[in-house]
Amino acid sequence: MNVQIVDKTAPAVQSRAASKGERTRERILDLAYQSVIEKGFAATCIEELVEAAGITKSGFFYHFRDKNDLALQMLERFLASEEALLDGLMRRALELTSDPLHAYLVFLKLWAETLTEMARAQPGCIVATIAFQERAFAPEIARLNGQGVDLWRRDAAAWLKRIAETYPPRAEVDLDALAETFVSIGIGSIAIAKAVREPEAVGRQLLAYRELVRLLFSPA
Amino acid sequence: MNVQIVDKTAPAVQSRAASKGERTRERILDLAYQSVIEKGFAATCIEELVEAAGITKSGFFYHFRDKNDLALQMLERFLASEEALLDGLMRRALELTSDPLHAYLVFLKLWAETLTEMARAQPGCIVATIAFQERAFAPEIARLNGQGVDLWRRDAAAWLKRIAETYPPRAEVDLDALAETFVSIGIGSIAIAKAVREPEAVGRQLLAYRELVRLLFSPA
DNA sequence: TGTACATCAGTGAACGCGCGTTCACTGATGTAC
DNA sequence: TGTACATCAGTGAACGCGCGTTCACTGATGTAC
Repeated sequence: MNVQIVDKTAPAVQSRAASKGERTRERILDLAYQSVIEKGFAATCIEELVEAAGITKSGFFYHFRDKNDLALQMLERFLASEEALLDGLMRRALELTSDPLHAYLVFLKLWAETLTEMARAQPGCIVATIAFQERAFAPEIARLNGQGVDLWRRDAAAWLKRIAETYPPRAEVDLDALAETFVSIGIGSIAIAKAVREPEAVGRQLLAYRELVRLLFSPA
Repeated sequence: MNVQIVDKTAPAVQSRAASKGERTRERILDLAYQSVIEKGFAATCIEELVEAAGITKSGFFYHFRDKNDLALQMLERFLASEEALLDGLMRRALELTSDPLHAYLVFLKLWAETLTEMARAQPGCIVATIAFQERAFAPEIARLNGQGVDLWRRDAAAWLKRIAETYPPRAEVDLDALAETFVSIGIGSIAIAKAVREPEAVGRQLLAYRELVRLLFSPA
Protein backbone atom coordinates (compact mmCIF):
# COMPACT_ATOMS: atom_id res chain seq x y z
CA MET A 1 0.00 0.00 0.00
CA ASN A 2 2.99 2.34 -0.40
CA VAL A 3 1.95 4.03 -3.59
CA GLN A 4 4.29 6.65 -4.94
CA ILE A 5 2.58 10.01 -5.13
CA VAL A 6 3.59 13.40 -6.36
CA ASP A 7 5.71 15.35 -3.89
CA LYS A 8 3.38 18.26 -3.58
CA THR A 9 4.40 20.00 -0.39
CA ALA A 10 4.02 23.48 -1.83
CA PRO A 11 0.44 24.64 -2.31
CA ALA A 12 1.10 26.40 -5.59
CA VAL A 13 -0.35 25.27 -8.89
CA GLN A 14 2.78 26.20 -10.80
CA SER A 15 2.07 26.54 -14.49
CA ARG A 16 5.28 26.98 -16.48
CA ALA A 17 5.99 29.71 -18.99
CA ALA A 18 4.52 32.28 -16.61
CA SER A 19 5.37 35.91 -17.19
CA LYS A 20 7.72 37.75 -14.91
CA GLY A 21 4.90 39.47 -13.07
CA GLU A 22 3.07 36.21 -12.71
CA ARG A 23 6.13 34.65 -11.12
CA THR A 24 6.64 37.38 -8.52
CA ARG A 25 2.93 37.29 -7.76
CA GLU A 26 3.18 33.56 -7.11
CA ARG A 27 6.29 34.14 -5.01
CA ILE A 28 4.46 36.65 -2.87
CA LEU A 29 1.53 34.27 -2.47
CA ASP A 30 3.88 31.49 -1.39
CA LEU A 31 5.54 33.71 1.18
CA ALA A 32 2.18 34.98 2.41
CA TYR A 33 0.87 31.44 2.77
CA GLN A 34 3.88 30.51 4.86
CA SER A 35 3.58 33.58 7.04
CA VAL A 36 -0.17 33.30 7.57
CA ILE A 37 0.27 29.69 8.62
CA GLU A 38 2.88 30.65 11.17
CA LYS A 39 1.52 33.89 12.55
CA GLY A 40 -1.96 34.43 11.29
CA PHE A 41 -3.20 37.08 8.90
CA ALA A 42 -3.18 40.21 11.04
CA ALA A 43 0.38 39.54 12.18
CA THR A 44 1.53 39.00 8.61
CA CYS A 45 2.99 42.28 7.37
CA ILE A 46 3.50 43.32 3.80
CA GLU A 47 6.92 44.75 4.60
CA GLU A 48 8.28 41.32 5.49
CA LEU A 49 6.77 39.68 2.44
CA VAL A 50 8.18 42.12 -0.08
CA GLU A 51 11.60 42.04 1.52
CA ALA A 52 11.67 38.27 1.21
CA ALA A 53 10.30 38.52 -2.33
CA GLY A 54 12.99 41.00 -3.29
CA ILE A 55 10.73 43.84 -4.37
CA THR A 56 9.53 47.07 -2.77
CA LYS A 57 6.29 47.73 -0.98
CA SER A 58 4.84 49.64 -3.89
CA GLY A 59 5.64 46.64 -6.06
CA PHE A 60 3.28 44.67 -3.87
CA PHE A 61 0.44 47.07 -4.58
CA TYR A 62 0.98 46.62 -8.29
CA HIS A 63 -0.04 42.98 -7.85
CA PHE A 64 -2.65 43.28 -5.10
CA ARG A 65 -5.28 45.93 -4.59
CA ASP A 66 -4.89 45.75 -0.82
CA LYS A 67 -4.14 43.29 1.95
CA ASN A 68 -7.54 41.65 1.78
CA ASP A 69 -7.03 41.07 -1.93
CA LEU A 70 -3.89 39.15 -1.02
CA ALA A 71 -5.90 37.02 1.40
CA LEU A 72 -8.56 36.38 -1.21
CA GLN A 73 -6.13 35.34 -3.93
CA MET A 74 -4.24 33.18 -1.47
CA LEU A 75 -7.39 31.42 -0.35
CA GLU A 76 -8.61 30.92 -3.91
CA ARG A 77 -5.31 29.41 -4.95
CA PHE A 78 -5.19 27.20 -1.86
CA LEU A 79 -8.71 25.86 -2.34
CA ALA A 80 -8.05 25.15 -6.01
CA SER A 81 -4.80 23.30 -5.35
CA GLU A 82 -6.29 21.40 -2.43
CA GLU A 83 -9.23 20.35 -4.56
CA ALA A 84 -6.87 19.22 -7.33
CA LEU A 85 -4.79 17.31 -4.82
CA LEU A 86 -7.80 15.53 -3.31
CA ASP A 87 -9.17 14.80 -6.76
CA GLY A 88 -5.87 13.30 -7.85
CA LEU A 89 -5.70 11.03 -4.82
CA MET A 90 -9.31 9.95 -5.24
CA ARG A 91 -8.72 9.05 -8.87
CA ARG A 92 -5.50 7.27 -8.00
CA ALA A 93 -7.31 5.22 -5.35
CA LEU A 94 -10.08 4.29 -7.77
CA GLU A 95 -7.48 3.14 -10.28
CA LEU A 96 -6.14 0.68 -7.77
CA THR A 97 -9.45 -0.92 -6.82
CA SER A 98 -12.98 -0.48 -8.01
CA ASP A 99 -14.58 -1.49 -4.71
CA PRO A 100 -15.80 1.77 -3.12
CA LEU A 101 -14.86 0.81 0.45
CA HIS A 102 -11.39 -0.40 -0.41
CA ALA A 103 -10.81 2.57 -2.65
CA TYR A 104 -11.81 4.92 0.14
CA LEU A 105 -9.44 3.19 2.53
CA VAL A 106 -6.64 3.51 -0.02
CA PHE A 107 -7.52 7.15 -0.51
CA LEU A 108 -7.42 7.79 3.24
CA LYS A 109 -3.99 6.19 3.44
CA LEU A 110 -2.71 8.33 0.60
CA TRP A 111 -4.23 11.42 2.11
CA ALA A 112 -2.72 10.62 5.51
CA GLU A 113 0.73 10.28 3.94
CA THR A 114 0.40 13.48 1.96
CA LEU A 115 -0.84 15.52 4.89
CA THR A 116 1.85 14.13 7.17
CA GLU A 117 4.52 15.10 4.70
CA MET A 118 3.09 18.59 4.43
CA ALA A 119 2.78 18.83 8.20
CA ARG A 120 6.39 17.81 8.68
CA ALA A 121 7.49 20.74 6.56
CA GLN A 122 5.15 23.11 8.37
CA PRO A 123 1.81 22.13 9.82
CA GLY A 124 -0.95 24.57 9.08
CA CYS A 125 -4.22 25.17 7.35
CA ILE A 126 -5.34 28.53 6.08
CA VAL A 127 -8.96 27.49 6.09
CA ALA A 128 -8.72 26.94 9.84
CA THR A 129 -6.64 30.06 10.30
CA ILE A 130 -9.30 32.09 8.54
CA ALA A 131 -12.10 30.39 10.45
CA PHE A 132 -10.49 31.27 13.76
CA GLN A 133 -9.95 34.89 12.80
CA GLU A 134 -13.06 35.27 10.76
CA ARG A 135 -13.81 38.84 11.62
CA ALA A 136 -10.33 39.99 10.68
CA PHE A 137 -11.18 39.30 7.04
CA ALA A 138 -13.55 40.78 4.53
CA PRO A 139 -16.93 39.00 4.60
CA GLU A 140 -16.51 37.54 1.11
CA ILE A 141 -13.35 35.77 2.23
CA ALA A 142 -15.12 34.18 5.19
CA ARG A 143 -17.89 33.11 2.82
CA LEU A 144 -15.49 31.55 0.33
CA ASN A 145 -13.79 29.79 3.21
CA GLY A 146 -17.09 28.26 4.26
CA GLN A 147 -17.75 27.10 0.71
CA GLY A 148 -14.42 25.29 0.72
CA VAL A 149 -15.30 23.38 3.87
CA ASP A 150 -18.73 22.61 2.52
CA LEU A 151 -17.31 21.18 -0.70
CA TRP A 152 -14.95 18.90 1.20
CA ARG A 153 -17.66 17.42 3.36
CA ARG A 154 -19.99 16.98 0.38
CA ASP A 155 -17.35 15.07 -1.54
CA ALA A 156 -16.74 12.82 1.44
CA ALA A 157 -20.46 12.29 2.01
CA ALA A 158 -21.01 11.22 -1.59
CA TRP A 159 -18.32 8.62 -1.27
CA LEU A 160 -19.54 7.27 2.06
CA LYS A 161 -23.04 6.89 0.63
CA ARG A 162 -21.71 4.92 -2.29
CA ILE A 163 -19.96 2.64 0.16
CA ALA A 164 -23.11 2.20 2.21
CA GLU A 165 -24.94 0.88 -0.86
CA THR A 166 -22.67 -2.17 -0.88
CA TYR A 167 -21.70 -2.38 2.77
CA PRO A 168 -24.53 -1.70 5.20
CA PRO A 169 -23.10 0.21 8.17
CA ARG A 170 -22.99 -1.60 11.51
CA ALA A 171 -24.20 1.33 13.57
CA GLU A 172 -26.61 4.18 13.17
CA VAL A 173 -24.04 6.80 12.36
CA ASP A 174 -25.28 9.67 10.25
CA LEU A 175 -23.17 9.45 7.10
CA ASP A 176 -23.23 13.21 6.56
CA ALA A 177 -21.84 13.65 10.04
CA LEU A 178 -19.21 11.00 9.43
CA ALA A 179 -18.19 12.76 6.24
CA GLU A 180 -17.94 15.99 8.15
CA THR A 181 -15.76 14.16 10.66
CA PHE A 182 -13.25 13.65 7.88
CA VAL A 183 -12.92 17.42 7.69
CA SER A 184 -13.03 18.07 11.41
CA ILE A 185 -10.35 15.48 12.11
CA GLY A 186 -8.20 16.94 9.36
CA ILE A 187 -8.40 20.44 10.75
CA GLY A 188 -8.35 19.38 14.39
CA SER A 189 -5.30 17.19 13.95
CA ILE A 190 -3.40 20.06 12.38
CA ALA A 191 -4.32 22.19 15.38
CA ILE A 192 -2.99 19.48 17.68
CA ALA A 193 0.14 19.04 15.59
CA LYS A 194 0.85 22.73 15.96
CA ALA A 195 -0.07 22.99 19.62
CA VAL A 196 1.98 20.05 20.90
CA ARG A 197 4.53 20.17 18.10
CA GLU A 198 3.91 16.67 16.84
CA PRO A 199 3.52 16.70 13.05
CA GLU A 200 2.81 12.98 13.21
CA ALA A 201 -0.50 13.70 14.92
CA VAL A 202 -1.98 14.46 11.52
CA GLY A 203 -1.23 11.05 10.00
CA ARG A 204 -2.11 9.32 13.25
CA GLN A 205 -5.55 10.94 13.35
CA LEU A 206 -6.33 10.26 9.73
CA LEU A 207 -5.41 6.61 10.17
CA ALA A 208 -7.57 6.34 13.28
CA TYR A 209 -10.46 7.73 11.27
CA ARG A 210 -9.68 5.16 8.60
CA GLU A 211 -9.87 2.30 11.10
CA LEU A 212 -13.20 3.55 12.37
CA VAL A 213 -14.58 3.75 8.84
CA ARG A 214 -13.30 0.28 8.14
CA LEU A 215 -14.93 -1.03 11.33
CA LEU A 216 -18.21 0.64 10.55
CA PHE A 217 -18.51 -0.82 7.06
CA SER A 218 -16.77 -4.17 7.41
CA PRO A 219 -19.25 -7.07 7.35
CA ALA A 220 -19.94 -8.79 10.67
CA MET B 1 -30.50 11.27 29.17
CA ASN B 2 -31.38 14.95 29.46
CA VAL B 3 -29.49 15.72 32.62
CA GLN B 4 -29.69 19.29 33.85
CA ILE B 5 -26.29 20.85 33.89
CA VAL B 6 -24.93 24.19 34.96
CA ASP B 7 -25.43 26.92 32.40
CA LYS B 8 -21.79 27.76 32.01
CA THR B 9 -21.55 29.63 28.76
CA ALA B 10 -19.08 32.18 30.06
CA PRO B 11 -15.58 30.90 30.57
CA ALA B 12 -14.98 32.81 33.78
CA VAL B 13 -14.53 31.19 37.16
CA GLN B 14 -16.39 33.95 38.94
CA SER B 15 -15.64 33.90 42.65
CA ARG B 16 -17.83 36.34 44.52
CA ALA B 17 -16.67 38.98 46.98
CA ALA B 18 -13.98 40.00 44.51
CA SER B 19 -12.36 43.40 44.98
CA LYS B 20 -13.11 46.23 42.58
CA GLY B 21 -9.84 45.73 40.73
CA GLU B 22 -10.42 42.02 40.51
CA ARG B 23 -13.79 42.63 38.93
CA THR B 24 -12.55 44.98 36.22
CA ARG B 25 -9.68 42.59 35.51
CA GLU B 26 -12.20 39.79 34.99
CA ARG B 27 -14.30 42.07 32.85
CA ILE B 28 -11.34 42.84 30.62
CA LEU B 29 -10.51 39.14 30.37
CA ASP B 30 -14.10 38.36 29.36
CA LEU B 31 -14.04 41.03 26.68
CA ALA B 32 -10.63 39.90 25.45
CA TYR B 33 -11.81 36.31 25.26
CA GLN B 34 -14.75 37.36 23.15
CA SER B 35 -12.66 39.49 20.85
CA VAL B 36 -9.89 36.93 20.41
CA ILE B 37 -12.47 34.32 19.50
CA GLU B 38 -13.96 36.60 16.88
CA LYS B 39 -10.91 38.25 15.38
CA GLY B 40 -7.82 36.57 16.66
CA PHE B 41 -5.18 37.99 18.97
CA ALA B 42 -3.30 40.37 16.69
CA ALA B 43 -6.52 41.99 15.53
CA THR B 44 -7.72 42.43 19.11
CA CYS B 45 -6.84 45.94 20.20
CA ILE B 46 -6.55 47.23 23.72
CA GLU B 47 -8.38 50.41 22.81
CA GLU B 48 -11.57 48.53 22.04
CA LEU B 49 -11.37 46.44 25.18
CA VAL B 50 -10.93 49.33 27.57
CA GLU B 51 -13.69 51.31 25.92
CA ALA B 52 -16.07 48.40 26.39
CA ALA B 53 -14.79 47.88 29.92
CA GLY B 54 -15.37 51.53 30.75
CA ILE B 55 -11.83 52.43 31.75
CA THR B 56 -8.93 54.16 30.04
CA LYS B 57 -5.98 52.60 28.29
CA SER B 58 -3.62 53.32 31.14
CA GLY B 59 -6.05 51.55 33.42
CA PHE B 60 -5.46 48.46 31.33
CA PHE B 61 -1.74 48.61 32.00
CA TYR B 62 -2.40 48.75 35.70
CA HIS B 63 -3.83 45.23 35.43
CA PHE B 64 -1.63 43.75 32.70
CA ARG B 65 2.09 44.19 32.13
CA ASP B 66 1.60 44.12 28.38
CA LYS B 67 -0.55 42.56 25.68
CA ASN B 68 1.13 39.19 25.96
CA ASP B 69 0.42 39.19 29.68
CA LEU B 70 -3.25 39.58 28.80
CA ALA B 71 -3.01 36.56 26.50
CA LEU B 72 -1.28 34.52 29.16
CA GLN B 73 -3.81 35.31 31.89
CA MET B 74 -6.65 34.68 29.48
CA LEU B 75 -5.28 31.30 28.49
CA GLU B 76 -4.59 30.30 32.09
CA ARG B 77 -8.09 31.21 33.11
CA PHE B 78 -9.59 29.41 30.12
CA LEU B 79 -7.65 26.21 30.70
CA ALA B 80 -8.55 26.19 34.39
CA SER B 81 -12.25 26.73 33.76
CA GLU B 82 -12.30 24.19 30.93
CA GLU B 83 -10.61 21.63 33.15
CA ALA B 84 -13.11 22.31 35.92
CA LEU B 85 -15.97 21.99 33.45
CA LEU B 86 -14.73 18.67 32.05
CA ASP B 87 -14.07 17.40 35.55
CA GLY B 88 -17.55 18.28 36.66
CA LEU B 89 -19.15 16.51 33.71
CA MET B 90 -16.97 13.43 34.23
CA ARG B 91 -17.94 13.23 37.87
CA ARG B 92 -21.57 13.79 37.01
CA ALA B 93 -21.46 10.96 34.48
CA LEU B 94 -19.84 8.60 36.97
CA GLU B 95 -22.55 9.40 39.49
CA LEU B 96 -25.16 8.21 37.04
CA THR B 97 -23.56 4.88 36.21
CA SER B 98 -20.49 3.10 37.41
CA ASP B 99 -19.90 1.18 34.19
CA PRO B 100 -16.96 2.92 32.49
CA LEU B 101 -18.34 2.62 28.95
CA HIS B 102 -21.80 3.83 29.81
CA ALA B 103 -20.39 6.61 31.93
CA TYR B 104 -18.19 7.73 29.06
CA LEU B 105 -21.16 7.75 26.71
CA VAL B 106 -23.11 9.83 29.20
CA PHE B 107 -20.17 12.17 29.56
CA LEU B 108 -19.90 12.60 25.79
CA LYS B 109 -23.58 13.45 25.60
CA LEU B 110 -23.24 16.02 28.36
CA TRP B 111 -20.15 17.46 26.73
CA ALA B 112 -21.86 17.63 23.36
CA GLU B 113 -24.76 19.55 24.90
CA THR B 114 -22.51 21.93 26.77
CA LEU B 115 -20.30 22.67 23.76
CA THR B 116 -23.29 23.15 21.51
CA GLU B 117 -24.78 25.64 23.90
CA MET B 118 -21.49 27.52 24.06
CA ALA B 119 -21.14 27.38 20.29
CA ARG B 120 -24.62 28.79 19.80
CA ALA B 121 -23.64 31.85 21.79
CA GLN B 122 -20.36 32.21 19.93
CA PRO B 123 -18.37 29.30 18.56
CA GLY B 124 -14.68 29.54 19.26
CA CYS B 125 -11.72 28.04 21.00
CA ILE B 126 -8.75 30.06 22.13
CA VAL B 127 -6.56 26.99 22.22
CA ALA B 128 -7.12 26.56 18.50
CA THR B 129 -6.83 30.28 17.89
CA ILE B 130 -3.46 30.31 19.61
CA ALA B 131 -2.32 27.17 17.80
CA PHE B 132 -3.11 28.71 14.44
CA GLN B 133 -1.29 31.94 15.25
CA GLU B 134 1.41 30.38 17.31
CA ARG B 135 4.22 32.70 16.33
CA ALA B 136 2.20 35.78 17.17
CA PHE B 137 2.45 34.87 20.85
CA ALA B 138 5.29 34.67 23.35
CA PRO B 139 6.84 31.17 23.38
CA GLU B 140 5.66 30.42 26.92
CA ILE B 141 2.07 30.93 25.82
CA ALA B 142 2.43 28.48 22.96
CA ARG B 143 3.98 26.02 25.40
CA LEU B 144 1.15 26.37 27.91
CA ASN B 145 -1.30 25.93 25.08
CA GLY B 146 0.34 22.64 24.15
CA GLN B 147 0.17 21.47 27.74
CA GLY B 148 -3.55 22.11 27.75
CA VAL B 149 -4.08 19.94 24.69
CA ASP B 150 -1.84 17.26 26.13
CA LEU B 151 -3.80 17.13 29.36
CA TRP B 152 -7.09 16.74 27.51
CA ARG B 153 -5.90 13.82 25.45
CA ARG B 154 -4.29 12.15 28.47
CA ASP B 155 -7.54 12.34 30.44
CA ALA B 156 -9.45 10.85 27.54
CA ALA B 157 -6.86 8.11 27.04
CA ALA B 158 -7.04 7.05 30.68
CA TRP B 159 -10.77 6.66 30.41
CA LEU B 160 -10.69 4.73 27.15
CA LYS B 161 -8.16 2.33 28.64
CA ARG B 162 -10.37 1.71 31.62
CA ILE B 163 -13.20 0.90 29.23
CA ALA B 164 -11.00 -1.47 27.24
CA GLU B 165 -10.36 -3.52 30.39
CA THR B 166 -14.01 -4.50 30.48
CA TYR B 167 -14.96 -4.20 26.82
CA PRO B 168 -12.34 -5.52 24.41
CA PRO B 169 -12.33 -3.25 21.35
CA ARG B 170 -13.57 -4.72 18.10
CA ALA B 171 -10.85 -3.24 15.94
CA GLU B 172 -7.17 -2.50 16.26
CA VAL B 173 -7.56 1.19 16.93
CA ASP B 174 -4.79 2.75 18.97
CA LEU B 175 -6.55 4.02 22.09
CA ASP B 176 -4.16 6.94 22.48
CA ALA B 177 -5.02 8.01 18.97
CA LEU B 178 -8.73 7.58 19.65
CA ALA B 179 -8.39 9.72 22.76
CA GLU B 180 -6.62 12.34 20.71
CA THR B 181 -9.49 12.15 18.25
CA PHE B 182 -11.76 13.41 21.01
CA VAL B 183 -9.67 16.58 21.07
CA SER B 184 -9.24 16.89 17.33
CA ILE B 185 -12.94 16.47 16.68
CA GLY B 186 -13.69 19.06 19.35
CA ILE B 187 -11.40 21.63 17.83
CA GLY B 188 -12.14 20.68 14.24
CA SER B 189 -15.87 20.87 14.72
CA ILE B 190 -15.58 24.36 16.15
CA ALA B 191 -13.58 25.35 13.08
CA ILE B 192 -16.33 23.95 10.88
CA ALA B 193 -19.04 25.62 12.93
CA LYS B 194 -17.32 28.95 12.42
CA ALA B 195 -16.49 28.43 8.76
CA VAL B 196 -19.93 27.34 7.59
CA ARG B 197 -21.84 29.13 10.34
CA GLU B 198 -23.49 26.05 11.73
CA PRO B 199 -23.11 25.97 15.50
CA GLU B 200 -24.85 22.60 15.51
CA ALA B 201 -21.81 21.07 13.83
CA VAL B 202 -20.15 20.87 17.22
CA GLY B 203 -22.80 18.72 18.84
CA ARG B 204 -23.25 16.68 15.68
CA GLN B 205 -19.55 15.84 15.55
CA LEU B 206 -19.30 14.96 19.22
CA LEU B 207 -22.29 12.65 18.90
CA ALA B 208 -20.81 10.98 15.83
CA TYR B 209 -17.65 10.36 17.83
CA ARG B 210 -19.81 8.93 20.57
CA GLU B 211 -21.47 6.48 18.18
CA LEU B 212 -18.09 5.34 16.92
CA VAL B 213 -16.83 4.78 20.45
CA ARG B 214 -19.99 2.86 21.25
CA LEU B 215 -19.57 0.72 18.15
CA LEU B 216 -15.92 0.03 18.90
CA PHE B 217 -16.55 -1.18 22.44
CA SER B 218 -19.99 -2.74 22.20
CA PRO B 219 -19.85 -6.56 22.41
CA ALA B 220 -20.42 -8.50 19.17
C1' DT C 1 14.25 46.75 -40.21
C1' DG C 2 13.42 50.90 -37.75
C1' DT C 3 10.44 53.98 -35.23
C1' DA C 4 6.37 55.25 -32.10
C1' DC C 5 3.59 54.08 -28.72
C1' DA C 6 1.54 51.12 -25.08
C1' DT C 7 1.72 48.07 -21.50
C1' DC C 8 4.32 45.68 -17.83
C1' DA C 9 6.51 45.52 -13.64
C1' DG C 10 8.00 47.80 -10.96
C1' DT C 11 10.77 52.25 -7.71
C1' DG C 12 11.12 56.02 -4.02
C1' DA C 13 9.33 59.04 -1.06
C1' DA C 14 5.88 60.44 1.77
C1' DC C 15 1.67 60.26 4.56
C1' DG C 16 -1.19 59.40 8.37
C1' DC C 17 -3.13 56.94 11.75
C1' DG C 18 -3.81 53.32 14.89
C1' DC C 19 -1.90 51.00 18.49
C1' DG C 20 1.07 49.48 22.30
C1' DT C 21 3.50 51.53 25.92
C1' DT C 22 5.17 55.03 29.42
C1' DC C 23 5.03 58.40 33.01
C1' DA C 24 3.69 61.69 36.30
C1' DC C 25 -0.07 62.38 38.89
C1' DT C 26 -4.69 61.51 41.79
C1' DG C 27 -8.97 60.46 44.43
C1' DA C 28 -10.85 56.65 47.12
C1' DT C 29 -10.35 52.96 50.30
C1' DG C 30 -7.74 50.33 54.02
C1' DT C 31 -4.72 49.96 57.99
C1' DA C 32 -1.85 51.28 62.22
C1' DC C 33 -1.62 53.68 66.25
C1' DT D 1 -12.55 58.27 67.31
C1' DG D 2 -9.36 60.84 64.75
C1' DT D 3 -5.13 61.35 62.21
C1' DA D 4 -1.12 59.72 59.14
C1' DC D 5 0.32 56.98 55.84
C1' DA D 6 0.08 53.25 52.33
C1' DT D 7 -1.97 50.85 48.87
C1' DC D 8 -5.50 50.42 45.24
C1' DA D 9 -7.36 51.49 41.03
C1' DG D 10 -7.15 54.10 38.24
C1' DT D 11 -6.63 59.16 34.77
C1' DG D 12 -4.64 62.18 30.94
C1' DA D 13 -1.40 63.35 27.89
C1' DA D 14 2.17 62.23 25.08
C1' DC D 15 5.33 59.37 22.34
C1' DG D 16 6.99 56.78 18.60
C1' DC D 17 6.95 53.52 15.34
C1' DG D 18 5.21 50.13 12.36
C1' DC D 19 2.26 49.38 8.82
C1' DG D 20 -1.09 49.88 5.05
C1' DT D 21 -1.79 52.83 1.32
C1' DT D 22 -0.98 56.48 -2.33
C1' DC D 23 1.14 58.90 -6.04
C1' DA D 24 4.17 60.55 -9.45
C1' DC D 25 7.53 58.66 -12.03
C1' DT D 26 10.57 55.03 -14.86
C1' DG D 27 13.23 51.45 -17.39
C1' DA D 28 12.31 47.21 -19.91
C1' DT D 29 9.60 44.52 -22.95
C1' DG D 30 5.83 43.96 -26.59
C1' DT D 31 3.19 45.39 -30.54
C1' DA D 32 1.66 48.06 -34.88
C1' DC D 33 2.91 49.96 -39.00
